[in-house]
Amino acid sequence: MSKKLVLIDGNSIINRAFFGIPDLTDSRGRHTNAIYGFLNIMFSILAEEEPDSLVVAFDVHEPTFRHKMYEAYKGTRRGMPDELREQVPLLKQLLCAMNIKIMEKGGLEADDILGTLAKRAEASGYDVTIVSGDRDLLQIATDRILVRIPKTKGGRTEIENYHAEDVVARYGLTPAQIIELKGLMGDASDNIPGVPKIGEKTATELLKQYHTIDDLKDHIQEITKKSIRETLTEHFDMAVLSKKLATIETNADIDLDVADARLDNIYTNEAYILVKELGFKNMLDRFKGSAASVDDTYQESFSQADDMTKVEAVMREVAESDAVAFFICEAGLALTFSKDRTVYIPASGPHPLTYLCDNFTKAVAEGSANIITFDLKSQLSFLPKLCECDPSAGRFTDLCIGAYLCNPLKNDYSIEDVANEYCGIVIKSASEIFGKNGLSGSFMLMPGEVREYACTFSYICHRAFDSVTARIGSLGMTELYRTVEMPLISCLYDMERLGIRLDGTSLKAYGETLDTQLFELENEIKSDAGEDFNINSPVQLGDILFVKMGIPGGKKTKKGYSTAADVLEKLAPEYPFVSKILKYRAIAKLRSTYTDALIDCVGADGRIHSTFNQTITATGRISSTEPNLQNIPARMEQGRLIRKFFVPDEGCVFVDADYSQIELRIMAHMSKDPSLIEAFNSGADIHSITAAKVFHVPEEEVTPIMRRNAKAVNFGIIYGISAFGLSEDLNISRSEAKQFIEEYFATFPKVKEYLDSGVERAKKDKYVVTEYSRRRPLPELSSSNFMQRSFGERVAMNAPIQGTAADIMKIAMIRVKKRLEEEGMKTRVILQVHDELLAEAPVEEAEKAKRLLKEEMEQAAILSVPLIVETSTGSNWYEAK
DNA sequence: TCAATCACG
DNA sequence: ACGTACGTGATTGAT
Repeated sequence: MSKKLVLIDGNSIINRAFFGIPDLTDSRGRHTNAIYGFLNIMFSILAEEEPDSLVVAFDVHEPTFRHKMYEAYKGTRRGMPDELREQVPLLKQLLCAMNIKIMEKGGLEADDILGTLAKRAEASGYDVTIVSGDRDLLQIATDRILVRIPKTKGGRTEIENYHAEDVVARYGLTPAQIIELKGLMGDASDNIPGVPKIGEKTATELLKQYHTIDDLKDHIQEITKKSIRETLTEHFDMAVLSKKLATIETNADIDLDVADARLDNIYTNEAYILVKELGFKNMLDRFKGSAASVDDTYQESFSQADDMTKVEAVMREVAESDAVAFFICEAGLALTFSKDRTVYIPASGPHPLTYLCDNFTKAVAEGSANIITFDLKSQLSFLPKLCECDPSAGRFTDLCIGAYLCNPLKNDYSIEDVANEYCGIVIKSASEIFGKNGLSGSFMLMPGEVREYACTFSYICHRAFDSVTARIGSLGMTELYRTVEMPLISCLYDMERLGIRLDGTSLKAYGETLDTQLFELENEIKSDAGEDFNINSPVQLGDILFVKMGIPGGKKTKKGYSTAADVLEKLAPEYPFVSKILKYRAIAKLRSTYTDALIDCVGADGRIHSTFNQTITATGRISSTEPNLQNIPARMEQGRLIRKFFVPDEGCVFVDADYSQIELRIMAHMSKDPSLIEAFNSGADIHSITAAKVFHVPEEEVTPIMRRNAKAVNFGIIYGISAFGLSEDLNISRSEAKQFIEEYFATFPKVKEYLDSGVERAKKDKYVVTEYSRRRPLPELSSSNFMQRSFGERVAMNAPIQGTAADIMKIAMIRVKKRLEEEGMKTRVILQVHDELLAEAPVEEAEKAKRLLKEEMEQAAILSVPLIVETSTGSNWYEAK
């Protein structure tokens, strides 16, 4: 069998990948989508072709012979966007690490390298495959040179394959004639407006008849269609030039023996590390076999404490130490005291898990060591009293939260990423080691691996401590970290542990009434439609509405019609059918998300224990999952009823406290706009005052419509105003929206100044900060893409406001917890919904709790406008709001 | 696994 | 000319 060579057009494929793959960034914020796409294409080609040799060719950024031939050629090569340009060196680095031959040469384009190598290899008996997105390469195809053109269609890649005969079948032209075709179609005249173009169809027909451009010249008068004849006559030299430019050099001076491009070991350790850094988790498996030997000498410092004497000594060591990192799980406790000393204590025999938990907690309380771990809240389920020795959490370090503060844009935070980013060490993740079972599902089966994982975890925590702490400091977030984020962990842990009681029986009954309504609506809708279809399927529904029923105005979305509520609401007044859909949707939503699903979350104690995540949002808010208790219906009465089933414990009531207009107040404070500050000081309804000022009427004359518009503008300002967004929201024209905005800024000029200067500063810094120095990086502001850049500008306006509100709420939560403990009260905060706290209070404490919440929340920040908290009590969440 | 939708602030 | 409001999470259907 003959040998096989694969040649990849590096620039062309990375370009395809860049535009075909959605934006993707690694943990350092580097763009990686083009590299990812390139690798995917390369791996699938390698799997199919199983070549002996592989070469990837790149263009070099210096003039090629084509530039010398033709000045205007420069304009035909468009520069790459920055987000792509920065990926090229990374890709090359990775290919080098994989021992893949890269070819580039000044004065040549990748095409010429491919052409030359292909012909040369063919002559020495190779089968050759060329991979490129550029159809110019088709001219190289023979029966032994296959040209493969990947096309990304709707997310997945299809590859078109061309041997010489396939070119003939597809174009009716031989590969050599492809050059003639390009010539006639006039690549060179691309950017010369005066030159009319000949299309592919016409050019193909001409070539079928006359074979080449030269032959065509002799028969130019035979062409019947006048316009074509004239174009050709007049610009014939251009066609000749274009042909020359399109001709791929197959005899370039390249110093490479194909035998030197033999594929050998591409899955190297070095490549594994790079792929890991790039965050391509699903590709790691390929490299895994080689990963075992990656930098693991530190493991020699791990030891084990088995007998009681040793264990007791280790606990004393904790109490006497300056800094201890730890990791605890069902199987045991790992402790790191220095980079040379990591001790593992298995939970067994005389020192079972409870012993370890109790004695570690005690040792920590006795001493004054810095206690370091990663994701402290999850460790607290083993050590619920760990933080009690230091309520201000000054001694504790959570590297997960530290890493989040340093870069809040990541999708997740893991110990292996910290190891990589802060220590330059590659370690395996829990899922790589333990697979689907996870660590907690494997501690009986794989004790050795669990021990090693626990020690590595603890070791990395200790080793990363200094650099994470230093990074937080250099970004100016030490105080935020120490006084806000760390103490907050206990607040969130308490909310999770306490949970909220749900009257599941009553909610179930409510769910069943929804079922009845749903059943009736479903039947009506289907009979109106005249056919059975899935109302929950936007695709099917869109088809019924906008095709079958012929309702006009259907648009939006990449794939088909939009059936989103804002679209349907516009149609509802005219089409009762559409109203029914909306009704159905509302009820279906309640049914699927807020009845049975919620009941399934109730624990053995009759309460729902949500998870409050501190490292999710880009702005500093917390989020709630499994279930999400921050999006329980409130705006619509029918949904709001769900809140009646959230009830306090026996003998308790709910106390609800929420900030009034906290974001607008923060904006007033930060912008120092005197009119807005005065508006808040007057104490009246802010949207009405805004309306009065913006529309120049006395406050008594503000109509509900004026108030609604002003309210929408207020929201728009906070979101990073745009006329389009406001017009969509208010269903008005863009110019009207623009007028509203201009009026608003005329009324509150300092607000405009504040937003403008904020954006300007952000463009320089590439980040924004809150009043408490929380930082949000804004890589979007460097984007060459208008849309992404605009997004960055809106975020630059919104993030300091939303983020400052989040900071203040966090401070309030810490203050409230502290006060409740000082006062020896039993009242506990059990929910946070961004600007609202819900507390469960014994009936007799309710009034005191109300005052306490209001006081601590209002005093959490001193702004240049009053910070107002409204409180109420109730025997369920519905009543307490 | 992704896109569309909709619940909240 | 581009094509949009800011921040989340859960469910569903289509792939």
